[in-house]
Amino acid sequence: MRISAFARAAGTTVRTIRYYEEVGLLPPVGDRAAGAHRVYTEDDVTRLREVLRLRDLLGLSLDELREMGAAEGARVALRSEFWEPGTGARRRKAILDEFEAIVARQRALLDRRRNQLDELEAELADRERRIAQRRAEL
Amino acid sequence: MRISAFARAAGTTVRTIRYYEEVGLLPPVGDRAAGAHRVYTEDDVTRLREVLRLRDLLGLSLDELREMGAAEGARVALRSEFWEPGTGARRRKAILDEFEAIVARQRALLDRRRNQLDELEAELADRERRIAQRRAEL
DNA sequence: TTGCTCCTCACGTCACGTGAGGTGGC
DNA sequence: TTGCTCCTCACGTCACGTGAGGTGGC
Repeated sequence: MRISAFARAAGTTVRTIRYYEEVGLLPPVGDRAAGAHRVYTEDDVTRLREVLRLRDLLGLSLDELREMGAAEGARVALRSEFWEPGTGARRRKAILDEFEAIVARQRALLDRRRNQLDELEAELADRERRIAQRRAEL
Repeated sequence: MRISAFARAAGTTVRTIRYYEEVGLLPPVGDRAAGAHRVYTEDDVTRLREVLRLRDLLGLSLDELREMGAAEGARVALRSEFWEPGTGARRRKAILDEFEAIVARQRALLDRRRNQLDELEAELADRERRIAQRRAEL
């Protein structure tokens, strides 16, 4: 699929995709002749949606997303290294540890976010209650 | 309290406060001589924290926050109009309707956000499960 | 061949960050 | 009087938006 279909499928803009590639958050589309069209797969959609979700829901900057290992280059590289026949059990375990640490950090941020949402919800409920009370007083 | 204490109390920066005043999201501090210090109250802290929370948790732009009626000038003006003795019951009801509509919009955004967090959590749980499985296979 | 989509600059914008240089209050 | 905090420009930055002008594939 080409870039505009890719952007629509992932729920973002063409410009954002080119920008993410420029700053290294998305890997450059493999061996593309200068000026040639970028081509993407369904897997790319899944991965980009994931990155966008972390950005929007956890409020992470692009730098933080890169540190998080959300950078697709790094993730894909680790994943394929894991599956290479030459990779020993010790190295495989280290890779799993790294993935697990990333998931744990994301979960910690998510839990904080959820608590903040709970607080906001409590306040909205409180406001609704006060409005209803004023209304009853009229 | 002065601006740096205000910024600390509200959980933001001095620059952000001055910027919000500049773009009209915070009301200019009343009758301040050119170059004089800005002075804030505890109530200002409460209101600014609220604005920051909507910005961070719901991902609203400053324009959207203004439209939301989160702009402190508009909110405070409506609230004091409500309590003025000269305000009739019909007008009071209209003000309550407006506040209620704002709360309803915020709740709708909050619910969407919570659903998205649930989706993200499900995916994190799934990833943890897959990592545990790979680990067991080693 | 003709649209349509893509490409690369490159400048604009939003929401601030970060000094530069100067003034005000305990 | 001396620090410390505040003030106002004003330029920098991050994460894109938005054309300008040109090329590529069905």
